[in-house]
Amino acid sequence: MSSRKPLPRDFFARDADTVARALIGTTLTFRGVGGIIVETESYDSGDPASHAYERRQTKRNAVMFGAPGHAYVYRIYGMHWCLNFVCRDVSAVLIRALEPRDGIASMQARRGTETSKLLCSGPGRLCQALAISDAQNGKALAAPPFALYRATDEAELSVGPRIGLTKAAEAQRRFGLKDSPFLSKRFP
DNA sequence: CGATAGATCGGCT
DNA sequence: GCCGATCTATCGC
Repeated sequence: MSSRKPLPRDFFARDADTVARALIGTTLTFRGVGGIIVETESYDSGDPASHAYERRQTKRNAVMFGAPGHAYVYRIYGMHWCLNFVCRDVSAVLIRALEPRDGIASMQARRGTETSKLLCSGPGRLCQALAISDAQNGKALAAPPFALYRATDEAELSVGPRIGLTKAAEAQRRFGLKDSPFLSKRFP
């Protein structure tokens, strides 16, 4: 779409909470397939739930210690991928759900369903729909095959506890586009 | 609906 | 060895 505008250069050079909020309503595509980000979660080095808690560096989380604006992709539960955007100071934002917009037929083929709600509503689902895997770990978000575009309107946000955590389960660091039918779960 | 079990394996202690 | 930033199928109300 010609009206789509790229994100500002330093969009990701901020703390993860700020970026996680700002991402709601932006458009993400990978090889032209994607949609509007409707759900995110933030993780930083002071957070027991973060892979980089207390800045403890391992082989897996190395990308989080690099420059903001890159993809951090890891495998979870032995079978799914999760896509994160690296932010400043060893933090990251987990992309949890999209509203499908571009390349829907590709998503349907990869996910094995035509039900739009089941294409990108959940971090594992959206990685499968966009064909994102560890091959993308460490890749720049500002360059193809990734593309990110500004939100067209100010998004109304829902805020709540993150999903699926045992550590820091109370922290209010999950953000969603209010009342979107494409959230992975409802907000309490 | 909500709750629960099972799949499946790399990373870390 | 244990466990996880998940998903699906299946059970029960």
